[in-house]
Order: sequence, then structure tokens, then C-alpha cells
Amino acid sequence: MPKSSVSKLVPKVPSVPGASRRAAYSASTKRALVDVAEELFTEHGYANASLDSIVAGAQVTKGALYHHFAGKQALFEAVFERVEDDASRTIQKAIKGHKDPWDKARTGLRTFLTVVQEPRYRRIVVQDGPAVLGHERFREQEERSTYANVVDIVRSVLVAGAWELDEDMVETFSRIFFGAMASAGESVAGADDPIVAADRVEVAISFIISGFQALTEAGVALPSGLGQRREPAQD
Amino acid sequence: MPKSSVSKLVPKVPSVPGASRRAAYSASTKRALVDVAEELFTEHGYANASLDSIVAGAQVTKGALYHHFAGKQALFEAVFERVEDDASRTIQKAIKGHKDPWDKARTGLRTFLTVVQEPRYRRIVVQDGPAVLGHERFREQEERSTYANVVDIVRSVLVAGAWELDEDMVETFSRIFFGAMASAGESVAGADDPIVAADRVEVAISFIISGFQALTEAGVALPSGLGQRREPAQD
DNA sequence: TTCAAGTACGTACTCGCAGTATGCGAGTGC
DNA sequence: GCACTCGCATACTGCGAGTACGTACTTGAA
Repeated sequence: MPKSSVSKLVPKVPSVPGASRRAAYSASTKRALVDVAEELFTEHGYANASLDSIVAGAQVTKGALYHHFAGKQALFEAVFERVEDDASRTIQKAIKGHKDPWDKARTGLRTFLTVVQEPRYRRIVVQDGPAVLGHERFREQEERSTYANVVDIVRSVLVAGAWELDEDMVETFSRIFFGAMASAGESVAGADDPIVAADRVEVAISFIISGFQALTEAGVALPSGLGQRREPAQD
Repeated sequence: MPKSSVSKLVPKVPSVPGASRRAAYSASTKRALVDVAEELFTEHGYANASLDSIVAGAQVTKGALYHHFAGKQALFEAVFERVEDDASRTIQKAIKGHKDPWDKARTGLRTFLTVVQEPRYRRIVVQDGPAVLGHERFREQEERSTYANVVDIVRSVLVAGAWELDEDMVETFSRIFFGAMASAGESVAGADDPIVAADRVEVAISFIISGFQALTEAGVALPSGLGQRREPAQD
């Protein structure tokens, strides 16, 4: 029994000028798939969200799914990308306009702590992301979105501190802060009172940054010429 | 003395006095299962390591597996626990004897950066752990092992800094440093030259800690009375 | 208008794998 | 010695990802 009549659920009409009618419909079902997938992946997790339930939710069949995506993982990746992009954009919006680096850092942190509380971000990016995509692709995706913001902020702060750093060191500091924020975000999201917890995190990180500033004033330099130090791994 | 004629694949003889022969054999197969599972989970990941391949590797059948474990996840949990415990013990051993807190922190960090390079730790704890166990159980497990070490170290450092902190703040700082270390560890493990990368991480974190020390000398206090600060964050 | 080609799906299957039901022999307590 | 239950083996079930193939509707050319 063909579904034939398109009476009920009408997809969005071709909003992209120049695109054909068919292409518009196609894009519409693809979006529907990603929408439903995001919802079910968030609610049940990657492993417990069956493709059958996803295509059912999107009112299509597996044929449609496999026409648009190479498989379950590819579908997840599409969802992942969207969630990450949204998060990244939210942060960028928030920090735009702040020119003082410390101020920018604080705002970025605060925004991140908000974003990380969204269920979809926690589940899809933080929890399932690494396992499903694997280290490799997970990192690749991150680099182009949220992590890039962190690098940007860290660079501003370090430059403001009048430290001369090679890029490797910026990388290292960024990784450290990114991890710190992610972990802190987790504890915030899981706290009884997220607002209080977020405040605590902010205080703690501000304190750490204060340490940076103190070192600036004291004229302490970062050791340069990394890569020379040798230590026989285990002592 | 047990009969020595049991030819090949002899399981460990009852090394636990008081335990019956049967119990010893049972414990042996259980260990074999966890051993093989650890290996295959590490190599192929949780999702791609089939129970059939695990029981085959352990030279038993699914009957044995389901006799000892409730299911695949339970088996993973046993593996996870062991890997975490090993890591925790390694770190504890390393920092034992160091009484200077800063020194202890540095040693702990260095050891952790070594541990996190073990494939089994990266795959089982870092990559698959959160997805398989879920936030809840993952955190529970962590709290009793590696994370506990971090809390210990952070507490020493903060006490040494002559700061008076409530436990919540110790928690917060610990989370932050734990996340920082985990993330840093990831970048170390993925670097072209892990030794150089580890050095960079050490320098960066040492620098941060130096900031703490600078603040100590400057007599800067941490803002206390957390939880009062409010920010109209909707709701 | 017709028609050939291709696109965007739908239908019906396969196969691998986690989990289950059940049987059975070898220790173990009495 | 005897019942019993423990530790495991065998055989099966069901679910879910992926595949092969059919088909209606578009689209562009003649």
C-alpha cells in the first residue's frame, strides 16, 4: 500500500530559489531524519535508538535513510555536527564584542557552562560522541567548532599577558582549559543546584586566571625552547 | 599437592587457602573471561567485540559467561573497574613518599600522563567508558579510584597554600584539574612525540600552579561564601 | 507529448549478535 | 553413598543494522 497522497504532512515548499521541487522535498526528508535522530539519540542514546524507530518517527522507511546516509554512524555524525555547530555559534555570539581578553574568557566560560547543560549536547557530544566517532573523528569535529573558540580565547589571554608563546604551547594550554571546562561543565550539569555550581566553577577558574595575572605583574616568563628537555620517561 | 597430570591449559591451582577446588576453577575461568574481554575491548572497542569472540578466546561458552556476569555491560564493568584500579594504584604508589604538596602534584601529574597512554586505559576508560556505563555509573566508578587521587592532591596543595576552603570548592578544583589532566593526557597520547608533548603539559600545568603560589605569596584570598552570588539566569 | 534516464524513496529479505531456556556432569555437604 | 547445586555447554529466539531490488515520480531532451 503506497502512501501516495501527500495530503497530511506537507513538507516545506522549496524555500531555496533555483532548487528544483524534488530537491526541496529530498532536503526536507533529510532534515526530518536528522531532527528525529537528534531527539531519539538524545533520549535513548546511540546504541538504544533503533533505525526503525527513527525512520518511523520521520515517517519514512529505511530505504530513504540509506539513500541519504551511509549508515547509522553517518546519521549520528550529521546530528553531532549540527549540535556542535549550534554550540559553537552560541559561544561566538556571546563573546563577540568583548575586547578585554579576561572579560571575553569569562563570558565564554559562562556561556559554555550554559550550553553544556543542554541534554542533547551532553548526551550526543560528551557522552556518546567519543565512543561512536572514535578519537580521531571526534577530535576533528571538535577542532572546527567549540574547541576553536577556546583556542581563540586562550590566545587572546596569553597575548594580553605579554607572553610570547609558540603555537604548540597555545595548543597545550587550550587543551588543558578545554578539558577543564568540559569536566567542570559535567559537574555543573550533574549538580543539585547548577547555578551555584556554575558560580563555583567560575570562581575557581577566575582564581586560576588571577594567578596568570599575578605572574604577569611579577614578570615571570614561561620557559621557552620546549622540546629540548629530556627525561627518560620513567624515573 | 594437586595432581599434576592435568595436561594442558591447567588453570591456576587453588591459591586461596580455604577455597574449594571448584571455587578455584570457577574463579579461574572468570578471570580468563575478564582477561580476554579486556584485550578485545581494547583492540576493537566495546561495540565491535562480540561475546562469541570473547568466550572463544577464553575457551569457554556463553553459558559460562552468563553464569558469571549479568550481560555484556556487566562484563565491561568488571574490566573497567580493574583498569581503573590498576591506574589508581600506580598513581598512589608514585606519589607516596612525597610530602611536599607541589612535588606530589607534579609527580602525580607525570604518572597520570604515563598511565593515560596505555591503550587499554584510553579505550576502555576514556573512550568507551562514558557511553557504555552512562554518566552515572561512570562517575561513581571514577570517584573511587583515579579521581580520588586528584582530590587528595588538590587538597594538599590548597592546604599548603594556606587557603581555607569548603569541601565544595575542593570538589570544584578537583574536577577542573581532573578534566584538564584527562584532556591533556589525550593530546599527549595522540601526539607525534608523546614525550615532548608530556613535557609541554607539565610546563603548562606547572605554570598554572606557579600562579597559585604567586597568589599565596601575595596573600590573595579566595572569595568565600559561595552560593550567595546570584545572577538572574532565568528561572 | 512522449520517452528515456535517473532520483528518491519503499519492500522484503539476510545475517550477526546479545540474550535465554534448558540439559548435564562433576564436585560438595550430609 | 546420595541428593543437590554449581559451573558450565548446547541449542534456540528475537531484534536490529545493513542490502538487494523494485517502483513511482521528475526532469530534461526530442
